[in-house]
Amino acid sequence: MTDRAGWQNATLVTLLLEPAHRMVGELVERVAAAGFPDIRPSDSRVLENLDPGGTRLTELAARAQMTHQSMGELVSGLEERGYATRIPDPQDRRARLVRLTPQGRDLMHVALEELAAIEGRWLAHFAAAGASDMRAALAGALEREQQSHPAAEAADD
Amino acid sequence: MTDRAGWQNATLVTLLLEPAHRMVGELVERVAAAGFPDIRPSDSRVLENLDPGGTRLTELAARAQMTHQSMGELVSGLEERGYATRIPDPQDRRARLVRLTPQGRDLMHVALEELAAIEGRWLAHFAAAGASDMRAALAGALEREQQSHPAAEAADD
DNA sequence: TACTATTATGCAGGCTACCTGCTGAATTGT
DNA sequence: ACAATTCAGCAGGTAGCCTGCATAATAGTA
Repeated sequence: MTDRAGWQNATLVTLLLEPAHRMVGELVERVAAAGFPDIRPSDSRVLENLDPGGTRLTELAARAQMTHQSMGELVSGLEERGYATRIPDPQDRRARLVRLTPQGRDLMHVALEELAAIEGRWLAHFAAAGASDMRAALAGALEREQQSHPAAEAADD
Repeated sequence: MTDRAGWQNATLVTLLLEPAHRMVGELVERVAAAGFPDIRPSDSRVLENLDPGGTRLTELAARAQMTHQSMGELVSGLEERGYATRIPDPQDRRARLVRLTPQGRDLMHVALEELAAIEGRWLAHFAAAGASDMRAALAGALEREQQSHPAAEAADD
């Protein structure tokens, strides 16, 4: 119907976004099927930056490259659904540590397994299409970009 | 600050999204600097699917994989800012054709040039990092995925 | 003991980019 | 001529971000 020959004439941006969206969509589906139907794509912004012992909100926000306010909302969401808690930080009474609950750890276990399966399938697709190590290609390109283009981004250091 | 070694340990999804977001951000910046400060990322959802002679809303929506209502909003936005118009479709009085105005064509000219420059730089990064033809790798992987995973998506057969 | 600057968090409100549900007009097929 | 379909648009809602402002704890200085 779309009359376009395929993905050949799409922009590079679209070609990058499309696999990402499909992977996220499938992960959410699989995690829901495994007993966690209330998990949303944005939850990964928290989960993938959490340290085992707990992490401060501002640190989570910095890692995810977002404001602490937005990260606070995401954490509150996970908290309401029983996947995370905020405990006082013994090192600094201003701060709190965001930690997984037992239910949150169960979720992480399932999510990491499903993600590995999905990533594995796509990595094979990429390899078959000429990119033998897509992860290295993407990570390498990002590093080259940061060196050649000190541009934009966080003015944190 | 983020204490992570780099992009090595990020998920494949993040590695795909990060270059895409940077490319989009830079394109919007460059287009703004070239005299079009009111262009937003979502405008590309319309522009990249417009045929030279004009295109129907439902066709635009199908190509962009969104609802016609949402596409209608995007087109209205471009219309208000003077980049597009809706003219009656001579073939079908129910329909209208979305077309670029002269200002819209100026925008497209600039945007395509800037996009080519940005994509070129990234394609070089990817090649240097081991993916000699990233576009082919991404397009090929998407095709393989569609064959192996008839899954989800449009029921348009 | 203040006093100041900094850091950590949270609340209020706003914006973009999508969505579903519904209505109405024009077209097509019988 | 009439039902089913297609095209477009309006109303209202949601997710995921944002900025601005307020509050509490800490660290440094005097």
